[in-house]
Amino acid sequence: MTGSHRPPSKFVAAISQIQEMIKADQISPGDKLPSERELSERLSIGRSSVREALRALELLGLIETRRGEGTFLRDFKDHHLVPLIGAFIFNDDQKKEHVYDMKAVLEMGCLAILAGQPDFDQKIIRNKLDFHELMDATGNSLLKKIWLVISDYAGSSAAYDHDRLNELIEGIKKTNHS
Amino acid sequence: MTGSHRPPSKFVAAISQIQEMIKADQISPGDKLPSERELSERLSIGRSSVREALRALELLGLIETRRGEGTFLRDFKDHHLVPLIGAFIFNDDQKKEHVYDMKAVLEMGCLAILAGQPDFDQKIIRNKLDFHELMDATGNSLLKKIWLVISDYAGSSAAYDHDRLNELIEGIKKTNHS
DNA sequence: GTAAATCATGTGGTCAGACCACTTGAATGA
DNA sequence: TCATTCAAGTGGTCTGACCACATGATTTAC
Repeated sequence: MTGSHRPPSKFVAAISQIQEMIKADQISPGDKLPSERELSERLSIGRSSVREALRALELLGLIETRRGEGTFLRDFKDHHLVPLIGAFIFNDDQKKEHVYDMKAVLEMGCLAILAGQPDFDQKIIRNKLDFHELMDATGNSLLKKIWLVISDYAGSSAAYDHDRLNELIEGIKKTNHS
Repeated sequence: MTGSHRPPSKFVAAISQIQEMIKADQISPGDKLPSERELSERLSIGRSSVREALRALELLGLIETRRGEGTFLRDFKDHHLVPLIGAFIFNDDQKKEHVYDMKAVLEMGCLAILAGQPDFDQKIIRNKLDFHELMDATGNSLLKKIWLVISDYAGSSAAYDHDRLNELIEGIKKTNHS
């Protein structure tokens, strides 16, 4: 018996290899990847397997294909990848409450992160709880991406509970000064 | 002129159709999907396109394929797709910090939610900051799912800053009792 | 009769080759 | 010079062919 781990399927291997290739060849977002046929040759696998890998990556929003032109590495700096995680995660439970709470959690976290910065108060006041700005201020693009996704699902009801938020801010300050 | 919307590629269409089929035929997690060849016939598209769709779904962790047996609908429990996306996230920037912070945000949020519950202290103590338990305690499955995903990325370094967490807990309590 | 070996069938995994549709840019013509 | 045409490259799709593997029925040996 022994694990006898069957080697990963070609298409999974292809995904890894393509990733490596991107790194090795220093392909940047927007750049063109080798053609499917060339990838097929370089990786010594059939074009169909290459395609299966590329299609999967495309579905993940990591690459973009343009017929007649080629395959391009996508710039996922602008939330392309997270929505997918979102759609996936949301698939079965659409509990609105959960989404709302989730949003609140992220916003609270945003404030908590900012609390560690010197001009915390000014930021809060200046931006008047505009989390688009505040999220940017944290410098954490992942946090912002996920927040954007959640906000999308939460809708723009934006019925902020300012009292609650102010409480949180107070609490954070205390925590910070302790 | 005009959008001249190119119809979605077959494999994208296949994904939708397969998902509809799953719904229509009431295929539950664990059940077997029609074979690739049958899908090819029923959807009137080539097997390669069917495979591209299935491979993508597999990468997303929505289905599972077993050679010689068939393709099976998967339960969301195993978020097996995530490591892959992670590889790409990290490949780009050094976003590890972001992920780590993100995790902290979620855990803090978890505690904040629990803080509203009567037996807050007991729970914390009883579970000794085992967030698997604590996340469940919130009843917010969305929060937990995302946390699971993020935790996966964050790796098991698990170098928890307990002092920091304790501070947070204190802050939350204060906030709560204000 | 029972247990083991064999075989047929069905399934995913992979490949190669063939077209098609589309884009681009060079070659050609007016 | 500018418009047309054409060749080459690329993704999109299909088909048919194998292979590797799993399963269950069939056959065989005991």
